[in-house]
Amino acid sequence: MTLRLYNDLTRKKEPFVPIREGEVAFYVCGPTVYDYFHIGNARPFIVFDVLRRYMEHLGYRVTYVQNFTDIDDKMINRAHEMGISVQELAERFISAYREDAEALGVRRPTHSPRATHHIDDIIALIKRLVEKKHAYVVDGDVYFDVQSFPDYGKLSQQSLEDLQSGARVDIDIRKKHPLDFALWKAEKPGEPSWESPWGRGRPGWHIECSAMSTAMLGPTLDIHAGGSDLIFPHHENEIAQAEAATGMPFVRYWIHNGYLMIDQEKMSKSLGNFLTARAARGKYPPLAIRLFMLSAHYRSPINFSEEGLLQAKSAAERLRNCSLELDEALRGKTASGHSPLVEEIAGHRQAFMAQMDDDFNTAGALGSLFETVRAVNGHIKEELLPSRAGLEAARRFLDEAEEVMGVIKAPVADDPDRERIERLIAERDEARKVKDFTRADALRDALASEGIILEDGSQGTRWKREI
RNA sequence: GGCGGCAUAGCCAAGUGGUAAGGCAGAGGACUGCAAAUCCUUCAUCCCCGGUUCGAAUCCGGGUGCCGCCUCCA
Repeated sequence: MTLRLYNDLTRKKEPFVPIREGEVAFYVCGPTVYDYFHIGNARPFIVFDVLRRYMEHLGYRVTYVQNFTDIDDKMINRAHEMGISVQELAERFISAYREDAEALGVRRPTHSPRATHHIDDIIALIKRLVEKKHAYVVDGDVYFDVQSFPDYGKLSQQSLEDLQSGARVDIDIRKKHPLDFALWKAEKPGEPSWESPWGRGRPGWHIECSAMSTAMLGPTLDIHAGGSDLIFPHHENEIAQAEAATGMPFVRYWIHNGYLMIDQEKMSKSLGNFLTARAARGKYPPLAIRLFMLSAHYRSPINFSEEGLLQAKSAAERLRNCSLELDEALRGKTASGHSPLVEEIAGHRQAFMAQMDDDFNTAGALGSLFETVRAVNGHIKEELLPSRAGLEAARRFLDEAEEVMGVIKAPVADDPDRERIERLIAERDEARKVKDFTRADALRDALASEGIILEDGSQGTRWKREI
């Protein structure tokens, strides 16, 4: 089986073939660090992190680059509002980003370049575009000349005319074409600026991604990903800038995730209908948030709702319970020799991989994972001793799935309250022995209110925390 | 106006020509002091109309409804 990905450039699923065998140059548009990111922004971060993990699992060496936009209009305005420098603002929200991303199980990118650390790369790229007559200078601003790039619109499948006719852009008479966009913006008083061949100024938004991605990954990337709302104009512009400058294809596979909706509307900062990732992870377990994001195909819209998150939470608990159950069974007595469970697990694992290979169908893959759960639970419940080989096969597959999706294990951390909890459980067991169920249930309820769940089994009482 | 997406059980959702995965919730049963967890059983003909086909949720045509991009936006 080979991995196939839907490529927005060709509008087809295509076998994934990297430029350099065994390696993947992968770029994802990162956040503008002027505020906390919301749960809609979190979708690409989580979903593409899983794609990265899956590719690593397949054995690819993935160089995963996700930028921080730390200079633009929003940064400047917010810094003014807050009475701090743009740089301070950036530092603050880069740390916030990292805390939230880590809490959501998103792995650190290989590189996290910041626009302000790559001004030289950006200037060099603009210079090249000016030299090649793909850009022109007006009063210290530099604009990209869209009419000089015949392929403009190839990603969004729109001609210049189409784009222009629906455009809601203010006409700027200094521009040759209304869709020409700023590569460099001349300095304004009170704004951060850098020296350049066109005078002091700062980079436009689109240029940073072209400059940093090619600087770190070479002229042609294997994968460039981001939200669908970036297709036009951001990614279209990135293509124009990079290809006009290098004359080489910029990206082989363009991948875009669907929106996160709320009340049938796209969640977005400007609509004000957002929930920050920070608030969301205070309200719902990260495992549930991840499972929720992976429960639909990455290109479909997904509706954020209380009910949806609670469903995901219950489902995540089922996965976690199975994993705990499996560990316990492995610590106990087991039978040697063959068991059909081994083959059954192998089948589910194969299905899981096939789903992931098919344009990264996480929802389908989760189906196989849950079928594994049922098989394992059923096997453990049987009267006979569970099969060592079967349990081990299951453990290996669950670990593998966990490595890729990160939806099974709750964060472990030794529980600081362990002694106290176990003392209370012992007390409850005493009460149960003498049939003082009122007292036993009161103790159980007290623990439950702290999020501690008790399970009475034939081997005694077990406890676990809510996920 | 241009471009694109979606419509599958109470809810979420996979499936894109061969007779409907999975999850959540519900019902019945097993287990339990009661729960919890778990297991077993049960729960849909795929928005509408027409067509192609031996056969369609899946293809084609026509509707209806919802969403998005064309401005900053993941």
